[in-house]
Amino acid sequence: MPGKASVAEQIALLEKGADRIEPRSELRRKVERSIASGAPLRVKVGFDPSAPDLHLGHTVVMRKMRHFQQLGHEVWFVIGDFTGMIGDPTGRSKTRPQLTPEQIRENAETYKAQVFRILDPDRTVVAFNSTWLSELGSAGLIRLASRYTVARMLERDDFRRRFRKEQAISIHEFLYPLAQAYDSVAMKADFELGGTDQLFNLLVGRHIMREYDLPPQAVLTMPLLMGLSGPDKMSKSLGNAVGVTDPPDQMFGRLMSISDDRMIHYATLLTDRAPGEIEALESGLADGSIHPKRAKQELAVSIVSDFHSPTEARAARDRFEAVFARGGVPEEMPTHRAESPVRLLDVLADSGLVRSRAEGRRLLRQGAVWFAGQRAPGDVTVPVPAEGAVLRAGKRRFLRVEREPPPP
RNA sequence: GGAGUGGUAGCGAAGCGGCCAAACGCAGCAGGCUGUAAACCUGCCGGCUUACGCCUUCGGAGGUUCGAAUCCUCCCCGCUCCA
Repeated sequence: MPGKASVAEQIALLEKGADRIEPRSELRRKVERSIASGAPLRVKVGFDPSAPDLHLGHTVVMRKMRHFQQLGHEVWFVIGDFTGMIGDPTGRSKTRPQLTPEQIRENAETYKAQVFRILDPDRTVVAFNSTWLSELGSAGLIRLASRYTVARMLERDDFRRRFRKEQAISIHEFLYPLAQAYDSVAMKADFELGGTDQLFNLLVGRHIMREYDLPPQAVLTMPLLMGLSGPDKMSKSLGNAVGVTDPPDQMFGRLMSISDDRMIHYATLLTDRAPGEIEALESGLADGSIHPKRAKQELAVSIVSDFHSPTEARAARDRFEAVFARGGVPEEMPTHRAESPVRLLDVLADSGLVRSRAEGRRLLRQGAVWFAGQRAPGDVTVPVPAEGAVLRAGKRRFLRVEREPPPP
């Protein structure tokens, strides 16, 4: 049952932050019809079960899903277990390993645990697309494939680029958008959401639904979230991501490392601040009336609060200030035992603080290692105080070294 | 099936018998400057070694050579054209 929000209110919330809505006119039409009939809109979002660790980039679309939920609509969280079994070789040379049903079930559970930090479980339908796609059979698949052309497939940007660059494109990759489109057919979706990079796939859904004599879904894309640094989107494999299950301290620290310029982007996509508030922040930063660090801390507290509690978020901020702004050390860090005169290189390597002894040497040579408050002049052997001491490598690697009692 | 062309470090991309652990760019790490910012400057960026140096890398397996990422043979894979 849709909420009591008016058409205008609904549209305002739904289009906030959206990159594209295609076609725009259908957003209004669908919302009006939903209010008139009392039937909630059925909103679909698909997720790939092969990488179960969600990061903030995924939450951008999830926040939009929640907006739909807040208005009383019905969100379908479609786990692509069937498409996942085919394996998606987007990377080029490496085909993704096929997932076993057990792995998929596990990943699905992991998903749910993470997803419901944002979504309302009572208004979310979790579905597996193997339910209808394995029913389809080869004949059905061929029928489905006959509804689309190679030329139109090659309109997709990454296909076209790879085709031009003479890189491999496997036939089954063409099946991907088609299978995803069939999801929309099977569940009679009114709306499909996704990141900007999904626009093509979502539009294939529209086309295929018409082919199956269904009213085509409208599509809504959200901008891709930029990573913590660099020009790329947030991605686990690029190491510029914040995981939704990251502990508060880590989440806070990583969020503070974004550049000032990127703050607006994050505030827009990762908070529910109204457009006016965002503009105020932007102009405040521009004319210097808002201190960028303070603004960034507020933003980080707000984001961390969504995944943990406001209390934990504020505690993370305070610890961050203590450690980095005031040069202290973290309250908690891994511990390593060592016999008293100890070679720093050995501690670095044995404790796993560095990946290899060569890296340890490099850090020592560059003056990046501190022991017991003293900068190490190089690869030296030092006594371990009876009460232990803190070893620091670089800015954020800390280790408590405790003295190992000498062997009897 | 035939004829070409290509497979180089996390990615992109040079090298095409010794000076190659392999240019350059990006990403990463560190130092400086700071607000743990960003930008910028500097250094590092396969492994082992205090160090001279040693060991393993250029799709895979063999071979030629004093010496191979570079030449030869076979195999695997991408791409192009022909069929």
